[in-house]
Amino acid sequence: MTVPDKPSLDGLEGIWSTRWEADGTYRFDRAHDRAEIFSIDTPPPTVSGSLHMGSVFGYVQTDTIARFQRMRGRAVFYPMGWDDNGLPTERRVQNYFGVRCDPGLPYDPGFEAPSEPPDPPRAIARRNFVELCEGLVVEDEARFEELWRHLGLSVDWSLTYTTIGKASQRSSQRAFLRSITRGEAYQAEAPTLWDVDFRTAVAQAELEDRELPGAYHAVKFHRGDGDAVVIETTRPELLAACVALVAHPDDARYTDLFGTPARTPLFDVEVPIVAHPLADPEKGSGIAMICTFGDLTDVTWWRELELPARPIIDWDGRLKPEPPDAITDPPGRAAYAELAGLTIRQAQRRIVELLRDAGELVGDPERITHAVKFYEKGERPLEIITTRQWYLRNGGRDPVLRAALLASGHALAWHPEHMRARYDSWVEGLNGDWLISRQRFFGVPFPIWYPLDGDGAPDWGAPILAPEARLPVDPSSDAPEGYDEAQRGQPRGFVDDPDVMDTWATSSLTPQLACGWEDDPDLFARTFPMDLRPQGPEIIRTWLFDTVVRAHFEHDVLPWQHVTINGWVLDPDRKKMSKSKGNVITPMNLLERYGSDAVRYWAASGRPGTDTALDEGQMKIGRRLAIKILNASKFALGVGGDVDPTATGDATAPVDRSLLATLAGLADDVTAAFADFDYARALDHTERFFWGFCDDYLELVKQRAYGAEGETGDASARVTLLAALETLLRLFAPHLPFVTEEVWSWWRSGSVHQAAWPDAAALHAAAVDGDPAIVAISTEVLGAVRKAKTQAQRSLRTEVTRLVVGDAAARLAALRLAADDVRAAARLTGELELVETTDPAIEVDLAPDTRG
RNA sequence: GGGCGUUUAGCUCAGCCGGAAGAGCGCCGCCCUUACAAGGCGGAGGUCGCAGGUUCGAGGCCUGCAGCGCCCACCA
Repeated sequence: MTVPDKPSLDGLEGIWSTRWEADGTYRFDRAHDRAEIFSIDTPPPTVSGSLHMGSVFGYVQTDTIARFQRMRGRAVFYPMGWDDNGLPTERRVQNYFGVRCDPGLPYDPGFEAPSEPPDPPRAIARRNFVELCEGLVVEDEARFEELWRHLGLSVDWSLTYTTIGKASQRSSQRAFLRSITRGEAYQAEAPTLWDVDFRTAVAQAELEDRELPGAYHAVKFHRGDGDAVVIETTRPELLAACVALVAHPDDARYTDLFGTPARTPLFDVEVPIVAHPLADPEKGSGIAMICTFGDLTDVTWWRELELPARPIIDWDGRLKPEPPDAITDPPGRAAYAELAGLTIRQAQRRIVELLRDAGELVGDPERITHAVKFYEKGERPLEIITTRQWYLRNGGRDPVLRAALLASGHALAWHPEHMRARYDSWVEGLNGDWLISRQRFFGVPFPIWYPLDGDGAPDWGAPILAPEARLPVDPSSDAPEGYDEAQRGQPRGFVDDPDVMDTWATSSLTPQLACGWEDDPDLFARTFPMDLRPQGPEIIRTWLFDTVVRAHFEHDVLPWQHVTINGWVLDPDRKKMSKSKGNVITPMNLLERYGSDAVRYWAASGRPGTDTALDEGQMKIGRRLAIKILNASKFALGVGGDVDPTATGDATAPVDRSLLATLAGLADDVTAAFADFDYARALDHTERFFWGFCDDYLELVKQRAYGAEGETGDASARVTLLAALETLLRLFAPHLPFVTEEVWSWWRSGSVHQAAWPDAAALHAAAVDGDPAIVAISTEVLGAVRKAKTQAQRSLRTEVTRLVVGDAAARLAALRLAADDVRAAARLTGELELVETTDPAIEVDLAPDTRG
């Protein structure tokens, strides 16, 4: 046994993380049955950025659960994944190197990244771009791994996967091909939400609303009789795309007009006036123009009323160069020419001028603020553009599937329970299938080609699928079966599908990726379906839901039994942390300042699913707790010597058995809390007990443990001290892995993290007939003595000349069993008088003050 | 508009099944106590958001309202 003279927390992270790696402490041992394994579907962090305290928060909470399950005897399957696939990485590479991807350029094998980012960015070939992405993510991943190791995550680093890696590409492509075969994936040309800056379609799950200033413009439409119908619109620039006017069927102001034509101002195009219940009589003038497409309601009207399409917005967010065919009137074509090529903002400004000059605008625009749909990573409002895309069914237009997925959500065990409501409201609100194709570059390509006819036109309806044995394929450089590369782009040849999959189309397969689906059937059988999915609340609609969908299709099973949803980290002003607010503190900085155990203490104090303020005060407390563990351990080991902590048969003194009984109760509580995934409650119980143990029990038995009362009592105190210490270290180990391992290493063999979780039943047995009341009343008396000394402004060493305790008979009997320890701890030199009374009171007489 | 959560000491938060309001920080005071002065001991400090109700008894239950946060929604 080697106890340092001056125990310290400094440097424990480096020492122990290195040791754990060398010893394989957290290595998954697959030689267990499924029931003995606990598998965790860890969220793969997005590596193209920096880790923030929000990540630390959630990952620590999960790690405590992993450690508990490991000590409880499960073989814990705890891999880390890196999410390096997708748009965030593209953006980082663009900024970092000053490049942009131009798929039209040929690959340059000798390309080297510019040393300084050029402005404007340099255009490079797709393959060069992807290579830059692949290079940069490797660096990022190394940095992330270092932080996670420093934080003490008990991940098995030999199991790491990446979402852009070959295995992930293979699984993503395989799952997609099977979904085509089963009819779950399909291609359609349809109006889709489109980000004009990223130039890609986006899915419903990636939308967010933002409040934006706008204005109602009252615009006159003309009727044959010379009257005008005034509509109000926030999007006057779409006037040329107008296909109809619509009002509510019951709106008396317009019932006479239904079925009659009107003509657009400026462009003089005839449009019908139609009725539809979605038109809101309360809004504006009660009659609206339907365009191709101003919002999703336009799409609904267009579809349900079977209206023509008249698109004018191009994929780059500018008005198309040529007007719709419907504009035939020369002045109308001239008006459109004023707008062609302008951005949407420019076009809006210009058309308002034209309308005003033509006298078609009624009054001044009325300023309003309204919610507008954005891509969550985007900068300009989304447009709706008709494009050909791949979709995966998700219940958005299939009530049977939707009901099945809702049932899946209910079969899952949610922690906390109420988070299920978010899943329900998302699934119930789905308004279409999942759009999985993206017009981007760094992602998993669709393993698809299209045959070209004699004129070189693709047959979209007859895609050529890659065979599973060839996966992963890159259709932009691999040729399909039965074709030669030379036939690419030639009549009767083929073209590749140029799109990549939505990053969630890969991430939704993390259970399959981690568990070795098809690649390692033995591992898969032992780990899938998984036990736990931990994640944040903001990706219930994406990651969680999509994963349920994929597992439903591919395996007809829930991908996991339990899901834990962590809370947000708020800054001390209770605002959500974000970079733009400049309130991000780097995790490594805090880890170095307070120590990993202290930061973990803060994270593990946050209740499951509860938003928690970033509170350095909590970290200070955590640090103090860790230091206290060092010092209390040093004391216990100093007096306990080489006593075997498992020899609890020597614990014969009633006070000691009392302590063991309380400790057994603690083990019950902590085990129950952890089994219910409530790591915070577990920590709270252990911590509370530990401080009481230090302040009261240690003081109570200190003299006896030093050997002041003969050998029997001495041995009883020592074994109890060490048994309690040993148990407390194990109870703290999931939360404070470094300090507990450090102390464990002073006197025990192996790692505390591979030690067995405390056995409450064994502790109850060791306590025999231990009565918790003995420690309780002794503590109370000791407290009263301290209070008397403190209030007299005397040292705690001051002798007590007389101590009178008035209480009920049963409590006095309990106290009598601890009388010697109480005397010693109180420094009582005179009488201890026990007086039976119904009015409890404690009276303390101190020795005279002999100070100056 | 619908839903979920939340509201307890100056601050950050506990409070399990309804049974005498808690912790830490901060503040004030004291104590060098042979584990710990980067410590220890003690003290002050609360109308448990508001209004009703159930109950012998409510911070926990019921109803309504309000503030805050979030989720969802076809927002011209």
